[in-house]
Amino acid sequence: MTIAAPRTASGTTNTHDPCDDDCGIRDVLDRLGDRWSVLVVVELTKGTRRFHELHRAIPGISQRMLTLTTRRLMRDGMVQRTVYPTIPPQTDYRLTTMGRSFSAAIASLADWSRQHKSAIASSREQWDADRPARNDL
Amino acid sequence: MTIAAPRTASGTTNTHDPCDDDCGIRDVLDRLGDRWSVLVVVELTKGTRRFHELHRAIPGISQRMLTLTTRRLMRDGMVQRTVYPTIPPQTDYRLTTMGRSFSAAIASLADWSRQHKSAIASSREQWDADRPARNDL
DNA sequence: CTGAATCCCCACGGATACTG
DNA sequence: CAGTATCCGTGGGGATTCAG
Repeated sequence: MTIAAPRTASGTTNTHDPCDDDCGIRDVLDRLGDRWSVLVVVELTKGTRRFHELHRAIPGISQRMLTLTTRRLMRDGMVQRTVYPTIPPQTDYRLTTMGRSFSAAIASLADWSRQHKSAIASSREQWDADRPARNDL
Repeated sequence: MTIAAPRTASGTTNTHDPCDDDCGIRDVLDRLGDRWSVLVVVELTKGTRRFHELHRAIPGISQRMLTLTTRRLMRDGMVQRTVYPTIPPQTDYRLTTMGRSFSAAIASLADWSRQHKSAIASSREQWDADRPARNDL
């Protein structure tokens, strides 16, 4: 997502530091935000994967985005890359200790998601049925 | 984010259904993905809030995005809105039961985020220091 | 005070072609 | 195999204005 720092420096003088609420969460949210990071992490939870293995395991991801996603996860210290200078080349991706810790954190969220999937879906249906004409959100 | 369903129907016949991994998580990820949903939910965890209270509590959010975010959260059944037809008008936002459940789920993620904030930051510094010329990711 | 409507920028990300 | 480079469409979201 690449959230630029709050630009206007909050004109209304806030009594409590907003950083108490969101600061720090941003770092994680920026990873969850893009389309692929979580999927890559989940796939790597199953074990070490090569580039094309990740590519096959994650339907729809382009080579470009797989490269960008792994790079960003490496930068955040979630993923470790090992290159074997063979011919043809081989590179292994695996979760770091922090990466596994992160995957555990999102696993609970995934559980919640599965448990409430139908409830969310029905809530949306209800909403959409009640206002068919509106094209907001 | 509005993730379109996996388009190519996985040309390479995958042995295991990719939907086992991501399906269902998407619904939640689409909420976490945007810049503001989580912040709004976290703020509402503290209690019922009026529109301008949310606006002040969440630095940087525009009126437009606050409206869109609350609407989407309402559609997902996370937030309930109460309008008092006074003059000037007053509207209260509060979490539903599912909304509170959701906030509990992301609370653990927020904890993880705070605990690893410095580790992530230092990892990024390390990365950026090692390759100053690269402008990827 | 609580929005709705409009304009518009730009970052995310897909498609494609090229390289070691 | 494992990327890199380039072009380009789409939509998320900021700024601003109008309305009840």
